[in-house]
Amino acid sequence: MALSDRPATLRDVAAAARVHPATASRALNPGTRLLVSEETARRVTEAAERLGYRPNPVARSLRTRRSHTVGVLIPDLNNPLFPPIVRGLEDRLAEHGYVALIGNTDGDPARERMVFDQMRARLVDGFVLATATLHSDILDEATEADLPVVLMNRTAEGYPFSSVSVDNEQGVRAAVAHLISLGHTRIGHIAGPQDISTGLARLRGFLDSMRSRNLPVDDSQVVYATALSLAEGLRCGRELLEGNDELTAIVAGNDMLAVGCYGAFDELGVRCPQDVSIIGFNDMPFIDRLRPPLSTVRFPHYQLGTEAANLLLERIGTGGGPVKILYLAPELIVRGSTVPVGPQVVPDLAGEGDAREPAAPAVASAVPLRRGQARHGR
Amino acid sequence: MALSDRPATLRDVAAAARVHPATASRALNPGTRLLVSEETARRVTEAAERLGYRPNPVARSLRTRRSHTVGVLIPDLNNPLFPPIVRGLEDRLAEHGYVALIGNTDGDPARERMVFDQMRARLVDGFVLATATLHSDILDEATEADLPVVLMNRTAEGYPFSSVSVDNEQGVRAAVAHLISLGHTRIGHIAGPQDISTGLARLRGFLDSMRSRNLPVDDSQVVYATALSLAEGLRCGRELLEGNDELTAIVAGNDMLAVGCYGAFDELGVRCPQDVSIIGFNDMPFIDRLRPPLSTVRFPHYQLGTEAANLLLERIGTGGGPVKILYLAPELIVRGSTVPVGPQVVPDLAGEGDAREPAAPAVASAVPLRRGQARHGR
DNA sequence: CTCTCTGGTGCAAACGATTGTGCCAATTGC
DNA sequence: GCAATTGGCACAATCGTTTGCACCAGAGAG
Repeated sequence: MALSDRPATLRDVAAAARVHPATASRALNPGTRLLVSEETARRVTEAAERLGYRPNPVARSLRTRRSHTVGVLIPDLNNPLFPPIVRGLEDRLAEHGYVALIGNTDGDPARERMVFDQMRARLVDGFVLATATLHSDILDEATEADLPVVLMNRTAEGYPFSSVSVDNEQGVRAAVAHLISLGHTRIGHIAGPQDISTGLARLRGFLDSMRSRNLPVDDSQVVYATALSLAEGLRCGRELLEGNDELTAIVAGNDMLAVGCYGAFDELGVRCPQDVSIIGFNDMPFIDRLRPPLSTVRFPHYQLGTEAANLLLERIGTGGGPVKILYLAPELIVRGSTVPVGPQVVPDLAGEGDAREPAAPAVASAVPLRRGQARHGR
Repeated sequence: MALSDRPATLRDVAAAARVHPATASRALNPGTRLLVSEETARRVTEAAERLGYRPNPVARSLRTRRSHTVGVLIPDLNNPLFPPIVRGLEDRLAEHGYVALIGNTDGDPARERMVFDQMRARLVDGFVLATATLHSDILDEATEADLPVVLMNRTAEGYPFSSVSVDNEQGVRAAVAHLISLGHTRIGHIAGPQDISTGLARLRGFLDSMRSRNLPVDDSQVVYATALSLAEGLRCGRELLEGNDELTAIVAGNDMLAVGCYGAFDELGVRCPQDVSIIGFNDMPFIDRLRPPLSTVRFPHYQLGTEAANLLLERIGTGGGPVKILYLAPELIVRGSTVPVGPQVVPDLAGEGDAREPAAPAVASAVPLRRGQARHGR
């Protein structure tokens, strides 16, 4: 290991192996290794090793116009849902020598635009967008420029992008079915923003389920959040409860909205779950330790990330290929926030005390909705 | 706005303005603008505008050996503490045209090394390390190479790096004082890893406070976590409670450990806070909604990020200057997890009012006590 | 009227890699 | 034994910028 001020360059390696830099380059690159003789390849590799040569990614990017970097846009990194997803993404990408540039946009289109442009300028090889709205100029632009893009968690019909997300309608149907099985009939919904696929699909799932059970839904039973935030959850929860005396259960558009809703319960002196049951969506980390532990719809976070990575790698690799729409199956997680309707004693809820029950609050019953995991393709 | 397949390059701008590319470069760069005449500068700027010219950061990096990029190493992105910090960091950096590369290391030195090298290869202009251990070869290397580095949340004495962190000892002293004021005397501590400044300082704060109140601390009262994780919190909580019948309060090394400890409470049938009070450290998001809401020590997360950014920008800008050690003041946040010692009614837990027995743990530990758990490093 | 400055530009060489093209030998085929 | 093929390598251009240096015109000084 020779020491020098400046890191070894390809010329250095070439010189050490007494070949031309071009030859050294070919010898070192897997794709072109077969263009040089066995013997020189060995000599070059050995020299590179000895000098501790590390190719300069910047120079390489400049020449090849690819960076082995992908841009990942996250709507809200403060939402604990995303870290595990990102982790899956990074792990999978790393296996293929890619690194992820994380950018959070706070749901702000201007900010998203900025980050997106920044990343394009840095020659990212593709994008994973968890920020997609149903129509967005970023998607238009990406389509036109034929950028490799994968949508994650959210979808956007009409764009030629692969996507991986949860079967939202199915998840919400399971949630509603669960509440109905507990005797609830007056069920409200805090809908996520309707320009986001998850907001739309979950609302649709809610309305479908109710309708198919012949449970009427009037306007006061659905309020629309403008963002998937605690603050909006608080506001919508307040509105829903104040406009609707008889509500006994709430389906929230996601966990953040549900948690926000907890605040509304506190404010209005509504006890959860005795007075009102609530169920969320996402099963984000720590949600099982809330007061009360939130019933919710789970999907495999980490895998969402790895699958998104897979789809993007496919796209980057082949350039073409079929557009794949991948759904992961949701799973209903029943915890303490949903109980049978009507006057009742809730023995265990109150009790941090009831620890003799074998099932600690953190342990939930998992009801699988679908067989087998989602699969690629088709 | 001229449309072409490929984005406008500096040559294009130069051609459009009928000057040499070099001149165009000078005209466009604030630092060298005064080298060209007013008139040409205007012409070039106008042409650049018209062509929608965006300088290619890759090419620029190659030439200037700086990337306007900083590497940020986070020990665990799943910890909700970090997103707000990172956000502060990014916001402040963005104001100065820098972007942050986030890398999470999972507390794994190998992974940290990998990410670090990757980032160096990409010519980041500096590092913000939230992963520092008291001695690490990465810090050694950064020192030797004279890299601009700022330590965030953690410190490491003996290295010439600026840092911003919390006054951990003061925070823990406040926590202990709070517990003592509630009548607790048998107080345990779940110590963070002792090769990390926070673990060490908080333990020191704990021991100091106890000692200064003439409260003896024997070995069974302190257990050592090997990581700041839920799993370790669970394990240590279990060990602490099993080895110590009379414990009435726990000071956890951070919030994650405290939450893990909640799991141990459930397992062992210990009620919190009736039987045992617990206090954490960090006041991470959502911790106020746990069951029970966790008392903890808060510090301003976002500001930790912005201050780290400030320090790094200083360092990058001037290259030299004094090394600054910045502490943010902690603040005690009292919530539901800490109550006065002894038999008591916890009012809002209806139906459990008769639970006043001071915690005779169902399981009497026959397991001999073990002193400090294995520690990292040295 | 010549000489010396000095703004203002152009020229060309970097930065560190990849890659199309062409040359030289050695091998093969007849 | 000679022509055609081909494997292996070197040459040089290129990616898009920045920057040291040289050059040139005009201004001011003597």
